[in-house]
Amino acid sequence: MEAGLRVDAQRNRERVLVAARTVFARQGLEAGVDEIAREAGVGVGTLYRRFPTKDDLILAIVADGMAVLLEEIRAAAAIEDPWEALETAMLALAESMAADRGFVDAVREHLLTLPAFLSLRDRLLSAWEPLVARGRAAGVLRDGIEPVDLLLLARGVVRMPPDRNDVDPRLWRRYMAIVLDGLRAGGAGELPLGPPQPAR
Amino acid sequence: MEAGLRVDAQRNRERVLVAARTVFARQGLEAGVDEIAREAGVGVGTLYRRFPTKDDLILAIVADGMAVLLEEIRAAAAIEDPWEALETAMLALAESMAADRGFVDAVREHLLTLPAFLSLRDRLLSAWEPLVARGRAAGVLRDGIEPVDLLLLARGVVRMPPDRNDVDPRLWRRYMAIVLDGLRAGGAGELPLGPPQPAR
DNA sequence: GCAGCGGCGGAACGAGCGCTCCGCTTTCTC
DNA sequence: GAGAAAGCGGAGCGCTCGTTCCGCCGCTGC
Repeated sequence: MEAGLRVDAQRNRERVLVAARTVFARQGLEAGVDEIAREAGVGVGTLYRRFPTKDDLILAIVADGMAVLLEEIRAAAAIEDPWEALETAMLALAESMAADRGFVDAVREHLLTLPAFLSLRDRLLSAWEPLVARGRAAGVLRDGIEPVDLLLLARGVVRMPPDRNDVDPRLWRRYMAIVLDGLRAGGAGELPLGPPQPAR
Repeated sequence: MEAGLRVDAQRNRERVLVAARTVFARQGLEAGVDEIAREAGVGVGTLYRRFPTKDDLILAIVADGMAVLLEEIRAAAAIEDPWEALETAMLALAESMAADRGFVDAVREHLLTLPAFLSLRDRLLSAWEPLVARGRAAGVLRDGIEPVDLLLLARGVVRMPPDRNDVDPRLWRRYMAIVLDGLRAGGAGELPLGPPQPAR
């Protein structure tokens, strides 16, 4: 809801957002701007008046999805068992990427590199803090794991299955199970290297 | 060494291969054909006479790299301890992808989808068979793991770190340690779903 | 109901890609 | 050494993108 817009402009803005959400989810961020405009039933000019750059549009969409995801992570943090809380949050993060190809792309290409997306990334990492702290305190989470590690692990897991149509879209769960086992504190030795530094 | 070529053509063919290896390793498969030709000191026409398609060039390069990798995996298979053998092979696979961005791209976009690369993929998966069988028999490898799972896991792990210049290029080892622990047989439960079917 | 301005659509532009084409050069054969 | 054949370079084609531009349309406020 942007104030001061004519009613038709307001309506078109909304249509573009809906269309972008659909198309990005289906095809990832490489989807063409023309296709989004077609899906929205508007011209590309209209789209560009509201979102001067494709990245601006992506930011709007990703910010929306992020709000939902943050809520899920906060809900997971309310679970009593520290490990179950972590597991639930990891599955929510992975699920939101698996269900939305645009979100996966955004994590690698935008969240992790573009300054404009910095605050989104920070909010996501902050949401993980209490979960990680609690898991560490309870001795269920492997030593040395930081929120950013979980973000990178989840993204990597979601992208593991080949993206062919004949592959079960839930296959990432197979690999998530392996990673989650590897994340549990146990006989495992110390991890090599530290977590990556945040982008400047 | 292609027979029946004029000596200058032979020399240029070799130069193109060397240049392609360098450029693909540095920039991944999205690197432009023009850049390879420039690096090789030839025109694009020359390149295209020898390799009618960019994919033909990629195939030649990847086949070379694959030969080296297969040798390393076979060497790992000779290690007595079954788990150490698996671990060594996984590290070799990941290392060859980490050192060569073109190789990572090839695994996802070509090895796993294009029919022309089918025999390369089959050879890679076959090389894993004895390692996996031995690990299973010895009870050190988690139940249900297939060679293709290891390929997908290794590729996913290599791509986990953000690809920024200020990130330690060995960071993938951090995540590989987690995955390897998850792959060990242990108290862990059964994996959900089966391995993906091969591309038709 | 009308003036005027915000909004509209989509043709077109420029950059980047894989790839082709063709006039010229180099090598090979005898 | 000369003729033929093979090879060469790189301008340019056709395509796909993100983005811009501009003549027309239709809300809005009076």
